[in-house]
Amino acid sequence: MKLSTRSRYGTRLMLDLAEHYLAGPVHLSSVARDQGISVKYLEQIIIPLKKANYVKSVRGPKGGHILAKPPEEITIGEIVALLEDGARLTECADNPLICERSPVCATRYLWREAAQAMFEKLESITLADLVCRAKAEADKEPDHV
Amino acid sequence: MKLSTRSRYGTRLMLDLAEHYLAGPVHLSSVARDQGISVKYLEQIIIPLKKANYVKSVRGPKGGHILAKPPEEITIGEIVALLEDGARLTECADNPLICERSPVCATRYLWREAAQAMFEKLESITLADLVCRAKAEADKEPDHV
DNA sequence: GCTATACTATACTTAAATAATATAGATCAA
DNA sequence: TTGATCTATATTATTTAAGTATAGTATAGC
Repeated sequence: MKLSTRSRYGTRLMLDLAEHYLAGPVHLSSVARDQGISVKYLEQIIIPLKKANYVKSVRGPKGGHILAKPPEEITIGEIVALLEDGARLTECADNPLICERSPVCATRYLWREAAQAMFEKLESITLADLVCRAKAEADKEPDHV
Repeated sequence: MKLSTRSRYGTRLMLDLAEHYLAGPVHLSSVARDQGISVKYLEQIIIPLKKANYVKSVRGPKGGHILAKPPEEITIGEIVALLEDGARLTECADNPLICERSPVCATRYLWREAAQAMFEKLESITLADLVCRAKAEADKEPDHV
């Protein structure tokens, strides 16, 4: 039940785009450098984010990727739900038919409640919040002492 | 980020033991039958539960497994944390040293908060609560119409 | 003490998902 | 029209999950 690199890297990618939102499109190669993730893998992760209209791309020289809406309007919960397989911890959560025990399964509700608690938390935090936090982190821990 | 069968089956195993708590030890073979899980796999899952003293075993004829303490004193959160790899969603949550980015990583806290929200929920529910729920489920959905 | 019944420990196998890389191609601003 | 950039698809390697098999060890009760 660990978070996959897909949603962890995806969140860092979105954070990076959020930090550069006002400055315009960012190359994935620059995100790759900053975040220590391969360009190829980022290209793969960004696809669903574009399809879901969180990110748009600008082609040609001076192109790159940019958030499709302001960082205030995108929550971490949305990103994680998109990159993991929905806002849930089990298949049966929204699709009881996949398991014949669903009608009498007391544990099924547990997993729904746990997922709900977790995603409510993540949905309460926006990319803009995260940018603030990152800034605070950077101030606390300067590169040079 | 799906829950593994390990913690899902483990929870159902514990629920089964809780339901029979007053009646004495239960054979894993009977749990296996009731829950539709192989005995061999249950034997594997029960090991950490015994080591952590949630379950004790009675050997010999008429033996089996029984909760080491009343269902009221065991929470689902404890079970899941034991069978998954701790009450967390990422390695870095309690062990920042495994990732060099930890000191400047704004996302690390996200995953800690999400895990906390989730496990707080699960820790608020005991096996006794789950037994009640299961009973209510069974009443709602009778075998024969 | 014997023995059937049960739990215990470890090793192995298979299948699936994750994580990443590679190749070839399509777009479009300048 | 060129070259920087994004796009799509295929492939591979690694890890983890899930389950099975084998060979035990312990003990209650006769």
